[in-house]
Amino acid sequence: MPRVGMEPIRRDALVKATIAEVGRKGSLDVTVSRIAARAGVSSGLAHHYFGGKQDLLFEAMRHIMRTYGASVRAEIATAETPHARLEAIIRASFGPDNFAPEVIAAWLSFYVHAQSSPGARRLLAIYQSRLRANLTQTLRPLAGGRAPDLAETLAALIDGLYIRQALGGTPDGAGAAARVIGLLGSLLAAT
Amino acid sequence: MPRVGMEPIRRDALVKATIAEVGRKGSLDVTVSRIAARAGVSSGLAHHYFGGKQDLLFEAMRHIMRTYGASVRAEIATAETPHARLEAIIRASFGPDNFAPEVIAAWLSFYVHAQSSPGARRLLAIYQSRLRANLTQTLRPLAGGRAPDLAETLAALIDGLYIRQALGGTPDGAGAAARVIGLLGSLLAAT
DNA sequence: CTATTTATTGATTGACGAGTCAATCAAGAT
DNA sequence: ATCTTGATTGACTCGTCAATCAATAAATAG
Repeated sequence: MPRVGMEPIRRDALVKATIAEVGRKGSLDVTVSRIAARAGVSSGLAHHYFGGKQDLLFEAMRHIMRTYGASVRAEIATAETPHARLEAIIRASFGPDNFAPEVIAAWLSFYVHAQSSPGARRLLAIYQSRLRANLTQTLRPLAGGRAPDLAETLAALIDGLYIRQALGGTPDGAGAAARVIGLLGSLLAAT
Repeated sequence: MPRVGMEPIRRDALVKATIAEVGRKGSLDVTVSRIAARAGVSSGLAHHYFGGKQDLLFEAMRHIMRTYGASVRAEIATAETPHARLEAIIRASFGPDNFAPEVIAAWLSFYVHAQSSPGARRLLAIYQSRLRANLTQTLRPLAGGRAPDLAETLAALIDGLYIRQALGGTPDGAGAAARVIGLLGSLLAAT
């Protein structure tokens, strides 16, 4: 029983179903039919709206990235000092929207996919640069010339905690954030 | 022209070809035929010696892990003090045998695969525990009760540098090792 | 009241790839 | 000389899936 104006609803449902399926399986090796079934539609419709599996996967990746970006912006908005701003970025990175098992597993799958897909690689690069710039800029008043180096270390630690969480059980976002913040303290204390 | 006693040679060639193919593609989505071709044999022979694709992939993963373990042991053997031992572990992690583009990409693919394959997960868990135990034990005389926590941070940073390198170009093992060692210094300096 | 557009399905096609198998060939063994 | 065992190939089978397509149905436009 076709209703007009379904496109945005279907697209959204399919993107979310893609993240869920990829996240549960921990691999991009999921069938369009399964994704469509989870979204409550037929496989044909998924192709109708997205063109092909690659496009659907790409949109799902974009959705994860956009959600992450939004989290960071939301947290940063409430921070006044540079130190608070750093903590905001870190807390956002491990907030419940991003640091959830399915999302982590999907993120990792897309990350690996970026090795062989130029589009995915570009998308990832954009968000990595943005994070680096954010961290560097905020670290500048606190660490001066060491800012770029510290930013790199923080970013690597965040990625490391993500990839480790992908194999672990229930995520401990607060613990992970505390670890990065603690490290930040040590790094700023050192000359 | 069949020669007797080929099994170990073929097995080794196939395992190495698997790592190369997986590493180049950045994905486990490689055909047995391609792997076999790279090893200079037919696909049938790969099945003959390994049973199936899964087994071949597993052996390739095991090979990467074993190589890593051997590197660590070799580096540690030359270290006298706890601090030197820590540096040895870190240097081994970023040594040329392990921190090479194909190996990094293959490692990451296997890491992701461990999310859905119990066997791969077990294998990875073994090496992760071993690294953690190694780091903790060596950190104990330097950091006391903070040792387990610091070990976790170091391990996460190492993984983070690996995953980041998977997308980067030419690996800079020395730079990565210096970063971890520098971090270690800051962490030990802080109370 | 037609015509067009949008939504939707599921059957079908075509490609690809893992795994199997029978056949072949060379080395030792008896 | 014959037998057995290990090495090796490539054709074939079978299942899976992405993508296509024709058919259908509702909504809306003319």
